[in-house]
Amino acid sequence: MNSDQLLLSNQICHRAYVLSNAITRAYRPLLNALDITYPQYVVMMALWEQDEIEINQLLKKTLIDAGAMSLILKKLQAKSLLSLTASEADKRIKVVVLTDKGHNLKVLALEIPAKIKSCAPSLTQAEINTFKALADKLNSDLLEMN
Amino acid sequence: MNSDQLLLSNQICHRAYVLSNAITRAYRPLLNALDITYPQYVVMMALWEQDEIEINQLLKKTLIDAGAMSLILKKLQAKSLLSLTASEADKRIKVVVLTDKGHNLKVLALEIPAKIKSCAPSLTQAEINTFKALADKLNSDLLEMN
DNA sequence: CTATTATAGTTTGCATACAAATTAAATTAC
DNA sequence: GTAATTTAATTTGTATGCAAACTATAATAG
Repeated sequence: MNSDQLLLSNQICHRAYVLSNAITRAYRPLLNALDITYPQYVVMMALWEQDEIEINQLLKKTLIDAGAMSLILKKLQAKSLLSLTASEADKRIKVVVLTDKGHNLKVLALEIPAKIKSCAPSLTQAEINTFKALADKLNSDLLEMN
Repeated sequence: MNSDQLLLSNQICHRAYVLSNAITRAYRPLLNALDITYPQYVVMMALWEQDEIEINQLLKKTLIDAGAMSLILKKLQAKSLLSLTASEADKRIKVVVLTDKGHNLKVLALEIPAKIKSCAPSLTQAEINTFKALADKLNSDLLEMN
């Protein structure tokens, strides 16, 4: 076994770890203006895409942990961005619905993607697409492990 | 402003977020055998690469947050994997030194990279290299923001 | 030489990430 | 039709990630 494989510079994992933290850090000042955190923003993006969705579906869409999601939804509800209502047909199920305030927040959010893109000036659009495709491939491999 | 840019499927950030979590999840069962967490593993890899290093340097190498590093080092010390000694020349500086146990743990760790690689069977070596290069480019862009 | 500033680490408070235990409701088994 | 199982979501405990405040020591200024 080659010891080189334990070098930090050879690790995909460390790159992904650093990248994920760096991205969250880049979003923070922009999201502060909306008074939400990055995971909360992920939930809001999912809801702007599809409103009146079951928590269950929201979990699949965002791949956020269920325990974390409970707290995140509680906080977004406390900020009056969404409401939670139990389904009549199946009382175990809760449906998430955006409030007007939650809908309107999207207007502010629309400014964000362009600002974020400017944080990575040295990547071409083709490189960004390649990166997305490879990340998807990796994610789909890793998802199948479970 | 195009609303499509807020779609989760168009976000690099969400991919990186999901990927980082998925990778940490993939490592967890392997690292449980070593009785360390993923960030603790990053610190150990850095130390296997260069022992007797100042905390300061360890921070630059791993890009772990200083506050988090304090706790991580405390835990690794509690597990007798390393020791911390104040520098004589400058009492502010602390030097991290692996114990024998810390050194020996590397033998078990050497098994990990191959096992992790098998978690991503659908990526070719070329694709892995491309991914690393693009992640580095992104990280270096994001690093310059601060 | 004393006051100011800078540096190295630690501590604190908040927000996840996640496994495991728990609660409540619905479904299946027999 | 009741027990056992499954499903949906919450709660709990541990380990970060991070900003901000804080402590201790060192270097600089005047």
